[in-house]
Amino acid sequence: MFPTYDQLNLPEVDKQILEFWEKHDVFNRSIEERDVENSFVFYEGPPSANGMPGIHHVMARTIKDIFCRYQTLTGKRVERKGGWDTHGLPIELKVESELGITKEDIGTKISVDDYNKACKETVMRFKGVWDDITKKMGYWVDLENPYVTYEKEYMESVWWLLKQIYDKGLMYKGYTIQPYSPAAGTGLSSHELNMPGAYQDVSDTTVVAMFKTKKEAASSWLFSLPVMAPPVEDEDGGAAAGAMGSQDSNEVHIIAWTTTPWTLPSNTALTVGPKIEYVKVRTKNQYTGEANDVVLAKELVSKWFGGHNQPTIEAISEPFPGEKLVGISYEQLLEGPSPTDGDAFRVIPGNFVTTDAGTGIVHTAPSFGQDDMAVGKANGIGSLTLVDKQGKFTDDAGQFAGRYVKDYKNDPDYKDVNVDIAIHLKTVGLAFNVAKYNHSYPHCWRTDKPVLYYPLDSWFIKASAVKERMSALNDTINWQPESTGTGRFGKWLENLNDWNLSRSRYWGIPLPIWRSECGTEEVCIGSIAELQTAIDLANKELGLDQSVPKDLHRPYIDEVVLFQNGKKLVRELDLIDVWFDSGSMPYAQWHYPFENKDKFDRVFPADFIAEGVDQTRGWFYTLHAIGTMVFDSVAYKNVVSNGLVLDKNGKKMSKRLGNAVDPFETIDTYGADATRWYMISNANPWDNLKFNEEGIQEVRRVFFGTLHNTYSFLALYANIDNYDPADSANSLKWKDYPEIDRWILSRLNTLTKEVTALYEAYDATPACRAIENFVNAELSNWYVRQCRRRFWKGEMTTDKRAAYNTLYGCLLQVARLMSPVAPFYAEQLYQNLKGAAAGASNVEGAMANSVHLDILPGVDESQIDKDLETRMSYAQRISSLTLSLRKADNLRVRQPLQKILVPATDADFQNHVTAVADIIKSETNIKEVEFLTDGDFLKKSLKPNFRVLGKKVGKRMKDVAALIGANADAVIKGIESAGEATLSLDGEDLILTAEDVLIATEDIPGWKVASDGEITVALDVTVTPELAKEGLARELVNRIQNIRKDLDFEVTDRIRVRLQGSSAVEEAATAFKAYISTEVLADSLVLDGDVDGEALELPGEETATLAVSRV
RNA sequence: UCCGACGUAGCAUAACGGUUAAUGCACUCGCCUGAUACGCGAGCGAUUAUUGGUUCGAAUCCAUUCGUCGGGACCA
Repeated sequence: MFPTYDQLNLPEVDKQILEFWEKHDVFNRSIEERDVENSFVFYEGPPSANGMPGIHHVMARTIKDIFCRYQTLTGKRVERKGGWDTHGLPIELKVESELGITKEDIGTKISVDDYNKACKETVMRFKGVWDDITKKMGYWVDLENPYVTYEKEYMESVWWLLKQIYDKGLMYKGYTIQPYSPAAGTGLSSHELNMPGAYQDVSDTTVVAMFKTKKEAASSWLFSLPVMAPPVEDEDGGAAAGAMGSQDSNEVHIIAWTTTPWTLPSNTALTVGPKIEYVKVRTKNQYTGEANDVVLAKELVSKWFGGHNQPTIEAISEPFPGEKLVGISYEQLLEGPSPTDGDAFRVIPGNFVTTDAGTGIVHTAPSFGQDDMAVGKANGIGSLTLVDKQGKFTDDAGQFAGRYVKDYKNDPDYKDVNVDIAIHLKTVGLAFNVAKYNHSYPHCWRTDKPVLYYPLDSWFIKASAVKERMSALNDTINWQPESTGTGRFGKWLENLNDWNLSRSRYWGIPLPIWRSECGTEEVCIGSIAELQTAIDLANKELGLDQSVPKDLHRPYIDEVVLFQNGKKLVRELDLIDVWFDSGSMPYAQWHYPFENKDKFDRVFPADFIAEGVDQTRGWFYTLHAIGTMVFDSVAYKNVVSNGLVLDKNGKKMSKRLGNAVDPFETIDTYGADATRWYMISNANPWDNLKFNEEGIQEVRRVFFGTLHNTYSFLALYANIDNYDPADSANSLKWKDYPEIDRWILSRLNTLTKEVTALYEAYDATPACRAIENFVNAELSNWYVRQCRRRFWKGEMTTDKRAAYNTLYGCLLQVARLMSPVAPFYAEQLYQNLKGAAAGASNVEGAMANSVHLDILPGVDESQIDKDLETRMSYAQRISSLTLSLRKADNLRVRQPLQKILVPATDADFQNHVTAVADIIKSETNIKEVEFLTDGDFLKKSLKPNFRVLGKKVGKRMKDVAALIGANADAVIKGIESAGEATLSLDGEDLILTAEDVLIATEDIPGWKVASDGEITVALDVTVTPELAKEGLARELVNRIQNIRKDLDFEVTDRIRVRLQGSSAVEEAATAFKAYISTEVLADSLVLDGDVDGEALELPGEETATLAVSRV
């Protein structure tokens, strides 16, 4: 028996199938039953379980699931180890907020040990919820044995990888400028800086400081550079040059703007744009009134001079390029030390300089800016770091020593040192301008104090040294979409910077590097065994009693002291960037190389990975970088990066806006399959998805509803007929299948071919759409509709068996094809179909079948018949045209009509249509299809085929089109009689063949016609009395069927009918008694002058009263 | 500010540089139903975001501006 259902309930299907999968261990079997040697390798990017899963996770995981299930369906073994990302900043922050502590408290109010314990507990807090959504959405991944990045084995593999990189000379320790929060005592990641609210509008004291140039060989030209009075606009609006009044400068000051005056004591250079034009301006200092010659960018002169409360220009020089200033030395602005690590106090070039703000000259303090650092280094400039990590000036900072550069302590008596610096500069005549300035500046999101950029020691991976290799390997990766690989990822690789690996934090994998205090001795540990050996040596040399800590996290590992070449080594306190953790998963998930060495060859690299596009510079990169550096290999061969899931208005989902979609609610309401199908079929995964519940409803109704009804149709009649797909009586020869069966089977095989190719290409969206189209338009709406009668008429004939076999086979294959995307419903459908076969009547046996254990049968090319597909499309189009003609004349379909006329311009077309004429006749309720072959009788139209002809004639296309239009009749005649026509264009012969033009019949004189492209149909609208009678008979059938339905009769019930009606009705009933009786399963149909039944109105003002009863 | 993606009817999506920009949903009218929460026919609805260019021909290629989103940089 085929199970039947009242209505489709997808959430209920989910429940039943989940239970089934669990009971029969289907997931494991789908892996274990496949050959190890035939593996498809998938890597699961580890989510962090410290937050709730969102609908976007359902999206990302659906993509992963689809291709893994598809590969399983083709017979591959697809192991899917789950994983958890457990380290990192978000976890630290969560712990800190829950414990009510800050980073500063770690080690004082709370021990590092306890802190890490809290992190470990927090990180898996939502594991249960994650496991739940994973299960409910039907994502198959091994949750029993996941890799966890905080586990010792995982950490050991990470150490090993790092050591490989270290041994290749790809690691170094360096100094970089990083965002740093003195108030919190920690460096900040860019992630923290980008948190909402991090950038705040503040009003800062800004200073334009004057740097006094030294008069020497390099600068003498500047002192003697002539200035002249500024142009004065004359009455005509033109400019008149002022009189020459130049005299050499006594002093020249280069002026530079800063919003952070506290960096001025640490100034070591001034940066100019080499191509930017600068001028020397003679003016008076507005604070001291002294004569003053200053240098700034020409474009910015008007910004600082001539306005309200601004100095006036007394004279100005011709512009000169910035590169002339390069090399000029100046006096240190504020007294203090000179740098020991390079030159200082001279003008250097930098391409980052703009004339958007300030003076076009950048005050450069390499310790406090990334650009400053870079440009300083490039020009041999040293640095001064006159601010300590608490955010106060060091003892070297002269009169400002000991003062906080910002109010980090919430000191009620805090006096802004920036203001004092400004006042001081005014006093000594080195301030050109002091003003308040509103701008947005990053703040530490937790302490709400301004961040400062500070030089911090870091460990780097020299990724830039292998960027060519990374690019080359990247070229072999199949990116979906391609543009992410070549563009976002590829371009980024080309301009790759070194990877800043270290993080000054507590909860993460410690850097396995130990160093002597002087930095001359250094060791990188690559395994626990190595650590053991090193510890043994240190114990011996230093007389200690250390052992390898049970937990490799801080603080235990920090206590380990090593020994090398007579020196004591202590661990570098930093942790490894958590991105390195996740990039290590191909190896660390198997504890490679300490275990699973054999297995590793089989599971590296991955055939397929998928994540959100935001992982491009995250996981996609770290996998690629480690794979390249350690194994000189890609880590993955195919990668799908999906876009964002937005709300239905295209806004980002966020808890704050309340527009976040709860994945549990969605799946509970609509079922996992409708949700998955919607997300994949609606838009390509890499385009952003505007998530709209109405879309899911549509999918549920239109696709799943139709499919379910198609199945129910089969089930209804198959159960009546006891159809058994496994019965040998049903095994038929190909010749037993009629045209329509062959057609749908041809389409089915074509579909299989298309869908398979699309899945192979990691392109699921068109695959879904193709399946949808097949189910809706072809299987349900055409095949089943055409074949209804075959299922319910009479007893089991060969034709009926063929219909059952065909529909059954289509549904079974659809179940397989859709199973990667809609694993639940596909499973139910498959089991219902398989379970109905004899021999599967034992329920356990039937249920043990699973579509996910099946192997997709290959395409049967012999069943693909393109010619047949063409024929059927003619049938559909002609039917559609005929129905449209009926509509125009208000001739309802139940009214039979005599014939349609179809002009046939060639024999091929006529043969094609003849083959499907029966289908057209039954679909449109007409009796004959007649062909018109008399060419002269038809009116034809001619259009050039632009695509073909355009290639041939190129730019003369327009003329050719006009020419063809003017000679339409001749061309048609020529092509129809001789196969070609010759036109003359500019004295040249132009030969047109049949493919160069499109000929269509447009009209049949004297008939009402409709046309669609090259097909034209005319309908004979004459209703003869005989036809009218038949029409009435069909009306009666329709009414009686409705009554049967209203009375809830079974479709097999026999009935008796008594009828009373107008004379036309009674005549029709008499004439078509046999027909009516067969149609409605009536044992008797009698005319009765006194019927007590339902009174009905029929078309043409006819009436009838009907009484129907069961036999 | 830089880099990238995207912008087609009320909504969601199509359209190897080629004829009148297609399909589904929604809406209106009609029809069909012995499977259907289906379907069929007709209608409604688009300056293909903008401006310019290349081309015989542009939704498609190039450039521009605007908008949405993402990634990065910077705020001296």
